[in-house]
Amino acid sequence: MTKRPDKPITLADVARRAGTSTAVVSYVINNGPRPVAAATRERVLAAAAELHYRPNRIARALRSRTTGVAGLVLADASNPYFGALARHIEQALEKRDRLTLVGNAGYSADRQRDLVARFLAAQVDGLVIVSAEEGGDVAAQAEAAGVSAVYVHHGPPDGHAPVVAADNQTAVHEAVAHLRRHGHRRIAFLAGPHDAGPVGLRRQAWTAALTGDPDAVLLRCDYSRAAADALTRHLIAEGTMPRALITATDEHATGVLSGAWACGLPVPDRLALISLDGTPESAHTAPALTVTQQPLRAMAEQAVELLFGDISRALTAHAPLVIRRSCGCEA
Amino acid sequence: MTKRPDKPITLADVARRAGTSTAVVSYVINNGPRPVAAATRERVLAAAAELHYRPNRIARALRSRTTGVAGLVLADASNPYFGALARHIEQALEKRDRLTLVGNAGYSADRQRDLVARFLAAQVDGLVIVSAEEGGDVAAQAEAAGVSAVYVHHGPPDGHAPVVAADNQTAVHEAVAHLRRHGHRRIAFLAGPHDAGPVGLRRQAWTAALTGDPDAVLLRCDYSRAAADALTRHLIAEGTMPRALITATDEHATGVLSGAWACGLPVPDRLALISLDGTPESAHTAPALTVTQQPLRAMAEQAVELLFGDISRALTAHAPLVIRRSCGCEA
DNA sequence: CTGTTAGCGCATTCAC
DNA sequence: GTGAATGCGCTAACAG
Repeated sequence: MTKRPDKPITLADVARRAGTSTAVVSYVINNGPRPVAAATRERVLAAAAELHYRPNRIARALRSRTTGVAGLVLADASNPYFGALARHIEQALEKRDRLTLVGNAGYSADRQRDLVARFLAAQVDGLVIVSAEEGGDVAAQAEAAGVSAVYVHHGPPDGHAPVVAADNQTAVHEAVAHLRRHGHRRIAFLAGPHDAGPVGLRRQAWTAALTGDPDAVLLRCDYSRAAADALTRHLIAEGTMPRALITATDEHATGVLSGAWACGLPVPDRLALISLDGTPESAHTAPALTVTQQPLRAMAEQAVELLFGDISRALTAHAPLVIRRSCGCEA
Repeated sequence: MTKRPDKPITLADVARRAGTSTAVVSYVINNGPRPVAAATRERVLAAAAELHYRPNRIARALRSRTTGVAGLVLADASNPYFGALARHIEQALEKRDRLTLVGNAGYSADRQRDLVARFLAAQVDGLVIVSAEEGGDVAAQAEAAGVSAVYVHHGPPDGHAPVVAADNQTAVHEAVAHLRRHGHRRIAFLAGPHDAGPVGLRRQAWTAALTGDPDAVLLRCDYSRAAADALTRHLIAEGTMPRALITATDEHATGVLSGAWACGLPVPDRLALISLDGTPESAHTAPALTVTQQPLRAMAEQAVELLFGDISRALTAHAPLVIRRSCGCEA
């Protein structure tokens, strides 16, 4: 006995079975826009159930010009910061009964633009863009097509679309202040390869906070554990490793921890460390990282609220200092 | 001057502008299925460019009964193992010119089933299921609707859909053998809360490999860094921490590292550790983890090959031992 | 080689 | 309260 791949049931099938028209079936399936007599309603529901009717969202989308799908463009889902954000965004979208079309743009503006074009062709109802520093104003692309877009984590300098981001300024100041309370006066900063996006802001805030120390060391490396690991080993070998360090991202911090361990440099005893993302993983490194913790879930929820809800302006989120072990506290 | 939200350009618009029929426009846009005279072709292309024509994939999908979208159901994108897998799957799908609809099912069978139903309603062309241990045979659900599905990492025991997974058996044996080479005879194992899925297989392989030591310690905790961290602290406080340990997942290993650090237990000197996932992050922990490394990219590619390509049977992938520091080697 | 036309499955307007 | 009919944008079968 071969199982015949049940050919899809349509509205018309249900209508025929229930002895009504397709219009009536549509009304009961969607609870409107017009009322249906209770008796007919029952018949329709019964017929639909018996036939295992499943509305075809594609057909519905073509007709109603709304797909119930949102696009999520990500720099890199395998980076835990973006990964956690992605999960929360997907969840928030689901709460609003939207499906999520996802794409990784890497760190290329071209790929980002291309991805957005494809999402637009797929008629997404809205776009959430979680990009790293690079990439033009793709939200403008979307708006030209009549679909709204929101940036999370980072938006282009001259963009018109709302940006949901953490308060980098305050976060950095709190980190610096805390390290000072530990008695540190030379506080280094590990940034990305160049100043741009949120990390650029963080770097600037650090510079501003350190007017007292014009010789403060600025370190730079790629956004990867491997790069931070290698840099750390290099600095330790050279004898120029700072005693207090703020890393721009948790990936950086993790790499630093790994490099320091490999060289036998104890953290926090010989290196006090604070990181600025505050991903969930930062709580379970060795040692646990003191971080400024971004409210990722709240940010995700605000983003989809901005897209499909009532609010229209983004609030920058406070990233409170979470004290653990890497700064030198006994937490 | 208000920017009028350019109302979408349709095939008909282009046809009118080019002075041809919609059919011809369709043929040049899709390069087929019928040839078009070079001259007409040029006119059409010009018209399309001037109007900034963008094909509407929804309409195309309704007509051609193929959406160019695949569904990816994930247990939890914020788990690095699944996150990395997701990224590779998305990439492989893109290579085949498919968009990715993603959803997190958590660890609930109900949510998984629901997600699959929604994807099916969205008329996905195929389904990749990266589930944890729980969840019925959702691939059967898909097949009943005529769409093919593939499991990655784990498939139900009695399932009919192909399963792309690593060779857990061999991986565990290699890990045990390596720890023995280090002189360890009591080799503990940290598994999930109960035996199921791939971790269940790993646990069994460990038991099989340790017939020489009937007293080998089996540890269990939830799949989270936090749980492994807490368990480790508890065991150390109790004085029952093993000297050699294989963890079922990298999340477990990371938690163990964190807990051990917090209690001042040196790894690898007082605890030799090998983990079994081999996520990219395992290379930059403190200390770096010795792992059996699953070929995530290859697995992802095989999965989409299975869905949309020629091959029809899944090969289980070898997860080679990657020696780093946590086992006690000087790597 | 090109034009005309009939639906894909559904929501909705118009008649009743 | 209900049914018939129209069309969303596109592809493909059918004419020329």
